[in-house]
Amino acid sequence: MQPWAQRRTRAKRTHPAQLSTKQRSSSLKPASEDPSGGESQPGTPLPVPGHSGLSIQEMVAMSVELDTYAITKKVKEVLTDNNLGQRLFGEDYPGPKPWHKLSLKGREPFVRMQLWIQDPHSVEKLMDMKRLEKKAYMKRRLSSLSDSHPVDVGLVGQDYMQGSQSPVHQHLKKARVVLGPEEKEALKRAYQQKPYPSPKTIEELASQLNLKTSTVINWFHNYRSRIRRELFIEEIQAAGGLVGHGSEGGSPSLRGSKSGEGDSCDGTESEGTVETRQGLGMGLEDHRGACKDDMEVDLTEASSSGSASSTNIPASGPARNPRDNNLRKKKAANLNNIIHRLEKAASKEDPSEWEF
DNA sequence: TCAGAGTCAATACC
DNA sequence: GGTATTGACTCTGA
Repeated sequence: MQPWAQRRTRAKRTHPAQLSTKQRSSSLKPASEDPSGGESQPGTPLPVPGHSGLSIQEMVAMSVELDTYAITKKVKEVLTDNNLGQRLFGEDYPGPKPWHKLSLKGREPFVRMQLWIQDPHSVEKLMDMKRLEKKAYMKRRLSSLSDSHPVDVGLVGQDYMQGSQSPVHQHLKKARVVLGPEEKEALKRAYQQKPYPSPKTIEELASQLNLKTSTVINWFHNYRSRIRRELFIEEIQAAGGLVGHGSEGGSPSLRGSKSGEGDSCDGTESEGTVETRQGLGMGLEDHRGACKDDMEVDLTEASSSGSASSTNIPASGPARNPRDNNLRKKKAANLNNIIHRLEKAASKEDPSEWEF
């Protein structure tokens, strides 16, 4: 990410195609054309290289002082307004420094950006690039799919990509993987022990469960995301409803946690977690150290029931039903993982050693 | 390269 | 048929 870039909320992201005609007409062009561009308007307009016959280098040498901050800000605005990624925009632009501190070489990107801002077709060009990239991606997927599925075996269900209406695409439909209850349970147990498994663990999980590694990766991504969302919703509800709900006398995790115990990442390691090696016969190991390394992951039922009871946050409790109880276990594992990382970070004096 | 956020769409369930 | 669940994906930032 470039220094001038900021996070933006995807929910608010609006594709130009979704804008009104008026909005489109104002957004599908560089911001410099916007008469209200006012205060952040970058400095003196530059001659366009193609039109002026000057090279970038010549322009750099000739150009008057540019407001580097305003230019980078303006570029970012235009990209954001038009739903264009910075990766597309370009190369590795340096963080804005005052013009007089920049070398000729250092000034060059800003001259380029200035030109880009001035170019009325800059956004369209980027949009075209975006389309081409998407096309290329489709092509790659298409060839990889036809490699793995010479015939239409397994290609049922949805159109792989939305909007792909060509006959070829209609044929290339990807089967949805539906995980069985045992697989899900195993993955959940693995998650309870280690919400962030290493590639090695993922591979082992995949082979043990007879799944693709990408499926396992996706599952962990989705599961973390959904657990987090549930937690968030729950917290919102708790904050808006019962004050102090669920944490009477302070957080149980903070009261009961002790990072030294078991040296587990999520605090779920307990007796029976490592020792038991049955069921799926998991013996997943990775000794790359500390929290980021892989603890052995046990997928057996025994450890699953045991892990919850040993979490820093009591995962079992007066849940209304088994499903609630499961949810509590999941959330406890997630929270304990976060807590453990924070504690670990806090115990290190040198901030450079902090791991998050 | 990885993880988070958001989204799509197949599937399951009522 | 409507809704919920969930695997897969894109885009983005770090």
